[in-house]
Amino acid sequence: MTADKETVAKLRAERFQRVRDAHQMELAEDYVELIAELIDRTGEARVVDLASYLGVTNATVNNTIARLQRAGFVTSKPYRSIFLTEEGQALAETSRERHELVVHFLMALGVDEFTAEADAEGIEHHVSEETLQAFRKFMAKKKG
Amino acid sequence: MTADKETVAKLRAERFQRVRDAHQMELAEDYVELIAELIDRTGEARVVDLASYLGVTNATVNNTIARLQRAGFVTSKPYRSIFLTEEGQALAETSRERHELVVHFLMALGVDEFTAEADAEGIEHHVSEETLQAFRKFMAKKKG
DNA sequence: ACTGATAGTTAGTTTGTGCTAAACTTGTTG
DNA sequence: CAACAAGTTTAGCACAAACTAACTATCAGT
Ligand SMILES: [Mn+2]
Ligand SMILES: [Mn+2]
Ligand SMILES: [Mn+2]
Ligand SMILES: [Mn+2]
Repeated sequence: MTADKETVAKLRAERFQRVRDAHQMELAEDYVELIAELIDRTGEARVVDLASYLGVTNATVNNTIARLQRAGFVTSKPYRSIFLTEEGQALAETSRERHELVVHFLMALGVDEFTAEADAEGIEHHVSEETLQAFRKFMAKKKG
Repeated sequence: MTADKETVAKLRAERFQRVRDAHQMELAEDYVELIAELIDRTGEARVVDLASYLGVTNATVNNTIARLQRAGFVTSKPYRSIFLTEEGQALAETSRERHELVVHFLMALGVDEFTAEADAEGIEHHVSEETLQAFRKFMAKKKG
């Protein structure tokens, strides 16, 4: 009853495809999350600030913002600061929540805050809803 | 004593840079891990098999193998199957161990095997040694 | 030994993500 | 109000990772 080779391969291939898809969304998620944070904290999201927080050049931010605008997550007009669309705000909000959850989970496991923040920045894009639920359950049990 | 804006930005930027670096290594890790597995199970690693397990075309595998050869992880000769260098074998081994650890950890947390395997495929590339240690500790406590 | 099926390669394209350098706006301030 | 600094945009480059389509090599079975 062990599945044949083709079926095994197809299953594996779907996993890799899912990771590639997650990477497609990854930049969008980190950008909108950061844009929301900057607007919240300073009133506006500027290209220079995004660039310095992301560790890339202004030109790179510009390119990416253009793509995110095409994708419907942000709006921007020449020489003006950047805003989130409804869709962008929704994505920012769920990304922020998931980010925090991953950080808190890692810290509950005993990882120090600095490392938790660093690892979460990558991990957050690859956790399914089921795994997030397991994270929540662990933290609830710990506290309770 | 709250750090100034530039310092905060620099810290954040380093985190994002680390994620970008991890993504650079990601394909290499998944490829050598799979090549090692195929050699182990079937005696050789062929382009078609890699392609079907990864869910990409033969042409894509070919390109990537060329790049991995340039990077020193594999050797390949035209129309012959693919081999790992010493360095490639070492990377395959550490990648395999880390992959398994992440899967087992997620399952120990209560995530089902299917989801654990799927999530691990992405997560594995973003866990620091410290976080892996926390995973090990959790599993030891659970068992003990 | 041929030949057809299977496997591998090559060429050319697309998209994403980064870079530098140069040009251009905007807004402040002397 | 003119000059300057700060910020933004554009142009042009490079590389990785995917694709399709066309070509070439290998190897088993007749
Ligand atoms: Mn995040
Ligand atoms: Mn992130
Ligand atoms: Mn990733
Ligand atoms: Mn992986």
